Amino acid sequence: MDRLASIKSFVRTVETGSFSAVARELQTTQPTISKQIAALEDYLDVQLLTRSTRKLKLTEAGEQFYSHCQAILDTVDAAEASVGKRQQPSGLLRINCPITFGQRIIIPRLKAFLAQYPQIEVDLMLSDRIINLVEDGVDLAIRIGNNSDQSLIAQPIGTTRVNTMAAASYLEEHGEPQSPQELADHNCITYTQLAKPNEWNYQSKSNDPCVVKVNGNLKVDSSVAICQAVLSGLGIALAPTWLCCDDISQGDVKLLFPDYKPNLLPIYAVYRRGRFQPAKITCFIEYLAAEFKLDPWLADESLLPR
Amino acid sequence: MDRLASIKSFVRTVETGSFSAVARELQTTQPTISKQIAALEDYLDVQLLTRSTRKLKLTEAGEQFYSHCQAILDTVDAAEASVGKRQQPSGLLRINCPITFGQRIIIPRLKAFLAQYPQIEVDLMLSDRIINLVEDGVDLAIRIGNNSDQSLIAQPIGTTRVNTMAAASYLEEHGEPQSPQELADHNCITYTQLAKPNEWNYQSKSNDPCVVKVNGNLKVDSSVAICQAVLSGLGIALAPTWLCCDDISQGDVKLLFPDYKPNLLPIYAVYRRGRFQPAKITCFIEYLAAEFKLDPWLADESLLPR
DNA sequence: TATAATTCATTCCAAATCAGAATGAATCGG
DNA sequence: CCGATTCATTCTGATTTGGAATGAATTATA
Repeated sequence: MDRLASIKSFVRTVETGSFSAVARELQTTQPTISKQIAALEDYLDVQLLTRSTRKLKLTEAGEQFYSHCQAILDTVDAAEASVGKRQQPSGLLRINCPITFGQRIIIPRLKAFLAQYPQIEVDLMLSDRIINLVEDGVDLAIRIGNNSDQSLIAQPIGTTRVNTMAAASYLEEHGEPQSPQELADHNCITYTQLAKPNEWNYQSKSNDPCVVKVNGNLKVDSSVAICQAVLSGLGIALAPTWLCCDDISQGDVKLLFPDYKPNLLPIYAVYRRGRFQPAKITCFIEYLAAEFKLDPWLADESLLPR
Repeated sequence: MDRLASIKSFVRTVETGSFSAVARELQTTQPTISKQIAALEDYLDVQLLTRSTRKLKLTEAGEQFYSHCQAILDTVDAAEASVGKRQQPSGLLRINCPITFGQRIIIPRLKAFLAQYPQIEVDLMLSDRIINLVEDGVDLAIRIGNNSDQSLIAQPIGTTRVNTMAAASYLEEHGEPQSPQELADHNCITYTQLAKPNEWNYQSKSNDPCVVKVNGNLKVDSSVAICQAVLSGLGIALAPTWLCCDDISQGDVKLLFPDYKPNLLPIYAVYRRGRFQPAKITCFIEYLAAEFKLDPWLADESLLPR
């Protein structure tokens, strides 16, 4: 029996609560995991998990053992990373990020990254739902806006600017509002995921915050849809500039209210705390941070030309 | 490949400097160790050892890796010890101690110990030479007198009393000296392992230290021989009382100079520092310490009836 | 200097192990 | 009550493993 492999399987089993899930994650089959853990129990001469046909539960001994396991895997990782070829980042890198951000920002940058680090493989998991890094076995998540989970480290790597925007075609047809207050006379596309989708906040460059109530005939719950809707000229939206950055550059979409500050949201690279940091993770974060610094749509505000 | 097994083999290889030695220690064959380490190198993609047909040498990477390995094994040991049946002491316990001490003191006590801990196996290695615990893969050594190696922990578990003694038959034939000074007229058996075999130190109960020069027609380099020589009535010897304790009790051997304090030497249990302490080691030390406390020949001076 | 002994690498073979497919039983959700 | 999912078990084929044998190199010994 390979105790290390068993321990790894055990750890992931505890974290996912399922042999099958671990099997999928480790690219093997459920009987393999089942037998590995049985062998580990046999070796330790103690039961680690109580199994019902559908649920797993840690025994007291299992809890005891689990509390040591992360340390074992970390120590081994550190030892292996300290020598040879493994100093070169390698392995499978599981990334999670919001769907549209992945499509627009991450995927176009993956090719160069993978070319730079030929020994890394990426498994990109797109979801707008906030996932649990531990349960889903994700190495790294990209999150926009503040993060609450204290068991995670959130490293800022860029800034999202949220602006009011509309298609040039829409503005031609309906006229361009000159101040947020005029939005009341326009069709505004609202994002139902927000706490108050119909209240848009503004702050003029002279520092007067104000809230504007908006309305419109289109509410959506995905940023993909916002983008599509704006492009189709369906109305005015408040959205991250990177969502339509190409169209803005080409003049198809126009940013409104240049005299108002954009809302700024930090972009974070989020990863597990207290864990040995594989090189594959840190080098991807560094790559992204460098990329974002060069991209005027994502760079930190302070670095932008005024 | 079982990485943990390979790491263990690697660690022992570094410490012994030989595949064959490790193979003997781990009860396997040399090709097995050779292949394990080759597999580990293959896995890490780096050479750990440079091999000539007869010598092994750590590479830089090997040194790097080795510096992490003890931590790995310790973490794993701690994890395994924290659960289940393994809390009960078990496994192979390698003990080293001086030859006569082993024969007279340790072996007679092993039976009860092994009966108390049926899952422990003992490998007792007797040698008067001071061995290297690490190199020889010894868990625990019993040493008499002070220990110098700072990488080892020496825990006092008893006291050796060194007394002047002779067989009753010898005393009948040659008369019994009444003070150390009279030893000049007797045949004294000297122990050549000491720095000054012919100088015996005495301290009367009124605290006057003195040195006596002795001579005789028998010099020996082993404590077994001293014991035999005394019993055969060959002469007077300065020796640990436990060496002939049965004969002393039976009156065949007599302790001289009751008005002088015996020289006291501490008996230490010596084990490796900074390492996770397997239960098998600590329980043997505790067992011995308890046994010695009950044995008037070995108990600590302060506990003895005056 | 020659011989014996020890060391490590390699090869080969038998035995053990392991991974995966198939199957079955239990449970959960609808 | 049915379909889907979960875990355990069994079986089989493939892989891996461990040990004996061998050979080359080196050291110790005579």
